[in-house]
Amino acid sequence: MGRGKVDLKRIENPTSRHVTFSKRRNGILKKAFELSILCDAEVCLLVFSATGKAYQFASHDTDRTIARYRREVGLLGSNDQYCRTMEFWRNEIEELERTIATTETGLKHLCGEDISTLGMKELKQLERQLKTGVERIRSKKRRIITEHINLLKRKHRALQEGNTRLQKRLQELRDASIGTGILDPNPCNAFQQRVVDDGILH
Amino acid sequence: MGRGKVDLKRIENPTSRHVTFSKRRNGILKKAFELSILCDAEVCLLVFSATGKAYQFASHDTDRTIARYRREVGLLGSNDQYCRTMEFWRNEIEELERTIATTETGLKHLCGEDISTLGMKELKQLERQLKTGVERIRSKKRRIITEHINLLKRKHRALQEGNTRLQKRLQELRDASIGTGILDPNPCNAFQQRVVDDGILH
DNA sequence: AACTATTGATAAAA
DNA sequence: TTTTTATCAATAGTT
Repeated sequence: MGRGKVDLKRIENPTSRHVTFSKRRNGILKKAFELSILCDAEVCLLVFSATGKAYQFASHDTDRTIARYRREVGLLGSNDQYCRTMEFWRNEIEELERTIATTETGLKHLCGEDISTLGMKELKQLERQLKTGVERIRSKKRRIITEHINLLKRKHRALQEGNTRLQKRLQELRDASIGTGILDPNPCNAFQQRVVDDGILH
Repeated sequence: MGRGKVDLKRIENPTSRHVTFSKRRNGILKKAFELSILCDAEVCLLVFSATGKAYQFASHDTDRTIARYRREVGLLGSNDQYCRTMEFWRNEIEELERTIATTETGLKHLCGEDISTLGMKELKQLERQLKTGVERIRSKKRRIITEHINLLKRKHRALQEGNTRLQKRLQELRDASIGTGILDPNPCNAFQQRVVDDGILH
């Protein structure tokens, strides 16, 4: 239906996929409603979008229909609700554990561990990946150092200016009090700069 | 769709109702399937005919989808054993998910991704880790290459020995049949070595 | 179950 | 998202 046929596979264009989801979701919810009315059927439809948003239709009551499903369909094969729940959770956990295993293997490979089974091709790819990583990290380090140096330069400049101002002021005071003997004749050395190193480079 | 509009109310004619149920049930099951494929959605459809027969479609797993529905939609504040068991499993899963997040972060960092929040210290450590990894991988590569070269050398030596043996034998035959004119007077060039390259270095 | 005339759903565009 | 419009798909009534 529409301006052209569409083949049965995930729509890759995200906008188009969302629009289609919106329309077809409304469509199937309407169909579910019509089926329940026209044919006196008990219908429950649960839909989760790819982004996780939930939609539902239930002709009677969602929980009631689910319970009925469990009674009529769930009794085939395994004899215990508990067992199936257990199995469900075990599957979920196994899937997560598989993900962890995969990720950790990747991590170890990048650290040069457990690479005894790898072939030349994989090793080359790993090396390329590592080189990219090193380069990115060095680049980031350079940026941090540059920023730090610039900060120090600014501080340095500010201190220099302050120093100059103070010297000037001292000179003025000295000029104004020549012969009174109040001031030290050579006070310039009293001001020493100190650049604070906060340790970021170590 | 069809030869005429239909009112949205229970079809009174039983035959007609059953036929319509059969057609529309297939239709909506197809729609559910298409929605899940086209839009990458999680869909679960439960249908009970007026006579009690059950039909269902689930893009992923009926129990999984129902569980998800219960979590996201059915925010039941019930407090029974079921809930505590749920909570237990949920905790298990959350812990695994935390592990995955941590590991994946580490993996990304090693690839030089998502490092904008890292400080100098972490960056240095990362770089050291990467250098170690690169060194180990290079070492492994060297070992593979060395082994391969040794293999080739052994093959080479074996071929040379075979060649020598054959030449000696030929010479013997020639010596034994001088003047008969049976053998080519210069057969040495008939044996050429060929080292097979199995492509491991490419 | 198979056949079509019709209505319904929706893809593309706005 | 919603509307519009051109097309394709579903299906009501019939055989």
